[in-house]
Amino acid sequence: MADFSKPKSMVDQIYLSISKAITTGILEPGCRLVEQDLQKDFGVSRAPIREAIRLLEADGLVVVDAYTKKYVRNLTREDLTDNIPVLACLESLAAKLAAEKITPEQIEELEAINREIQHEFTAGNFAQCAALNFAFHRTFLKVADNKALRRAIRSIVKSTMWLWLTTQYYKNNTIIPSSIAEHGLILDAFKRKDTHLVENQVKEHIENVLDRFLKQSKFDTEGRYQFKMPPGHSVNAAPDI
Amino acid sequence: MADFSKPKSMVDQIYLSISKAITTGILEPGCRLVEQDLQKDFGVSRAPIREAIRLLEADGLVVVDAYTKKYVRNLTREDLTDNIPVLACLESLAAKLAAEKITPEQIEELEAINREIQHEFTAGNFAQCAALNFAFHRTFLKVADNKALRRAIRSIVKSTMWLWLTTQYYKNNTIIPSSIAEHGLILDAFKRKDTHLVENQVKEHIENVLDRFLKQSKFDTEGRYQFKMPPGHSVNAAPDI
DNA sequence: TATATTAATGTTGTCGACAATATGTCAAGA
DNA sequence: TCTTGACATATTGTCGACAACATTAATATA
Repeated sequence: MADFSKPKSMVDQIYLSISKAITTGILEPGCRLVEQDLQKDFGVSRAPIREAIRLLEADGLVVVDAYTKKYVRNLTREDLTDNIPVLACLESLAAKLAAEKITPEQIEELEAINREIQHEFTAGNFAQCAALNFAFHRTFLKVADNKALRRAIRSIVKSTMWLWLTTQYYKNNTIIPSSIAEHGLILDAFKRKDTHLVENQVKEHIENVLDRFLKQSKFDTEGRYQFKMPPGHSVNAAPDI
Repeated sequence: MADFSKPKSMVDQIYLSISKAITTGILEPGCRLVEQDLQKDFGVSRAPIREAIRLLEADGLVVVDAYTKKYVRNLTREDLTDNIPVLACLESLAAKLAAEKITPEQIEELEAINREIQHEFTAGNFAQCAALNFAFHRTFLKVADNKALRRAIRSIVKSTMWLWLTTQYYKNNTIIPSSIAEHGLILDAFKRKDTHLVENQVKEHIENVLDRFLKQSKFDTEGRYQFKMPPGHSVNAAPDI
């Protein structure tokens, strides 16, 4: 059957566009979002722009100051440390649920992804590594097959992980090799069908990844993340909020 | 210092009103939300109404069909079963974090709430019991002091617990006494400073509460929850939300 | 009577305009 | 030079209107 999926609504398109611009670092944290400017960019009136911004606000990607001006949210160290145990807890639940029903084929799928990460890393293609990393976690989240869990995890990933994404991919660091090794441990536990071990390995993996990220990241005296624009992106000076 | 908190914006007020109407059962699941009607109810134009509905949509309280009509979401059995392990996982994380830093005064606060639940139950005031139940959990969530965790739990409670609330408070069932007893076990574990035990007691408590709820609830053949309007509420009216 | 066609209605998506408020500029006076 | 106030500008909040589309009712035709 052909795919007759509806064309996305204006609001959805705007939402996705801005969302992507933020999560890829094109729009810097602290950058203002002015409805009139966006209106021109998208060639529509302000109504759909405003609705899209409301959704971004609900996602935590956009914040509003006391005078109702809108800015791209800038994460603080506290935001990240708060999220560590929550994401670790949810991902390990996903792993536990997945472990109870994962098939050999699905384990092979995970292994293939992990090999691909290794491959892209040696090729120096770090952006691709980050993407595949997400794919790895999405895969066993899919096996877990729990909508509420997916929603909860996506919410956290969406509101915080983009930072990790925008910085990791232009730094040749040690995060990726460590991740690959830890994925290997997780896969071993899956193969042994040791649910408890899977749970713990995933929990530790998430904690490690975020801890490593925190250690190599710069925050200012107020705890705000010091954003560095990836090469190849224009910088539009942004007021600090 | 006086409280100069700004008056809430129109959108916030509308959002809160409709939100409350849904979570308390004044607006039934499956009920349509028509912008023109809401416009009249609130005496404003459609723009702020639409923005508020977008937020409700992001919360999962409102769904949109293929023809972009809006309805109050109706939960299915699957929604609830999916949410059980997630909420149990998050609440037990909250309990764990709280156990590490809770003070005797805060434990006393929790005990006071639990005694109050008992008191309201014997007085037959079940609605109040439900509210105090939420207060109990909110209290140690506050002690845990983790914004990300609060956000995640609130999201789940908001999108699903309203149902639990609306039904529990007009039924004289066994849920409340069991909850009170389990709260007692949790309090004992807090007093012993046994973090691990606290974690497990809370996890079991949440699982039990939701399981008991599922058992006494009616679902149609499609798995949709069979809504029953609490007494004292008119069915279609609603506007005073 | 059943079905196809057309008209009327209901509802959402989008637009442009105006009002309200905050911010920035600049000249006059101390 | 520094403050003060008036004015211009920037930005958001809200409104009413229209277009687009789906739904229902009414009508005509077999």
